[in-house]
Amino acid sequence: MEIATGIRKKYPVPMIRRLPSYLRIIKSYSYGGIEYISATDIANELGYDSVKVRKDLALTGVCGKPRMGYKVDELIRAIRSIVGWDKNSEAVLVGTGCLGSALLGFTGFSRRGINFAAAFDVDPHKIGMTVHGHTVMPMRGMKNFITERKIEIAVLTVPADAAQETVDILVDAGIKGIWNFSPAILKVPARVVTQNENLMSGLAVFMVKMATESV
Amino acid sequence: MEIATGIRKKYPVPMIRRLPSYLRIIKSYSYGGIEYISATDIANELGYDSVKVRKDLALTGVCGKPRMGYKVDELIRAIRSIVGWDKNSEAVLVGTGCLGSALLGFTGFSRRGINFAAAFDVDPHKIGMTVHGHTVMPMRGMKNFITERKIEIAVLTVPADAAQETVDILVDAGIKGIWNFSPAILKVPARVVTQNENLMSGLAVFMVKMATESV
DNA sequence: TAGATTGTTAATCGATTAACAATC
DNA sequence: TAGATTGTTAATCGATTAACAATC
Repeated sequence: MEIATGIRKKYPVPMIRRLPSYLRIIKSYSYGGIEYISATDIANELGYDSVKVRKDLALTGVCGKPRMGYKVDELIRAIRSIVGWDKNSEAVLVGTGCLGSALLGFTGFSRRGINFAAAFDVDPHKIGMTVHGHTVMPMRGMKNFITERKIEIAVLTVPADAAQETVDILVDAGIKGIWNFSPAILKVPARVVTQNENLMSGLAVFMVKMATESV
Repeated sequence: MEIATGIRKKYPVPMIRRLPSYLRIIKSYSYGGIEYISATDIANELGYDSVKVRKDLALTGVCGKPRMGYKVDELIRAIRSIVGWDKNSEAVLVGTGCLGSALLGFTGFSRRGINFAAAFDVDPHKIGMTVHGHTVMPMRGMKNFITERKIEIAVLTVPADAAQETVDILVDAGIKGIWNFSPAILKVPARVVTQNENLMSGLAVFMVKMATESV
């Protein structure tokens, strides 16, 4: 069950993207006091093919029992371990605009082990304000804060034209990963992980679907 | 150049997801007064393989000139047409929590032809409040509003446990597509398009990347 | 012309789906 | 036992990448 020391499995990205949905359903079974869940159960809830789910679950390393399914709490533990939601890490949020504020107020992060240690903004008017319990701090102090507290994760919600200069500071401060909500493509050294969330990609797919559907 | 009547091309989803990034770069060339852009230019900006970009651009129907590249304004027009950002449509937003409010304040939608005709919420305390210029209206009036104004698009930012009941009202009102930001999987008739944005999928991929990188 | 670029055809890669044996 | 389910192996599908001819 535990991850072999040194060796780390390579999980397919599409599978990783599905894990949170699986987890959500498995947890609802857990809350309902149900001990076992089958790949078919999950597939039905999500409208997926059950073979796909079974293959994904196989990759988690959890073994199922024929006729029974998979042990709910084993799956929960395994998935949370893969996606790193079983341990706490501190993060900074940079850019307290609409989206940044929304993310600060989102309770889902702390439940997944991501805690905002600080929020930063350039706007002098925002400094000192409290956004969902987090005091906005001046960008000036960001580098030292990150370095001293050894923060590894930054959530980037600044406008596109401020993205790269902000990233340079983050990288300089020793950040390990940047979750980027700006549309800008970031230039970072190879050791720094970036993950781009592009809201507009989703909108594009949605609009194309709508157009094709209505033929 | 124009879309053949009746026949509509089927675009690959990964290609559609890349179009907004392409558009952003091409537009920056346009603002800079540059008339032509090559697939290599775009690929370099985004860190993509240039062949992939060229193939995507071929699918838009725009022809490039060897040694010159593609005409910037032709590409802009073609991409905007494919993703439906060249015409206006009205939308309602349901659920004015953190994320809903953030989306209401996001100027990018109107620039892409999506205009919020109204925002709805169940919370009586929120009714009448103005969020980024939009007055919050009671859920009670939503069905009639959508039907009368012939609104086709709904942006769903309600909590997971309220999602399905809200969707039932939307479907009943004749909505054509639902852009779903709740983690719930929606049950809708086949004629209704849904597009799920799952923030947690992105977080999962990010965390796995971080873990694999730091080996 | 030389060289940069487009555009097409073939090869590779990876994910999904199908088929089926194994298990309780 | 019968039947539902797991898990594995093979087949299919689609996207990316490679190779190369065509163009200006």
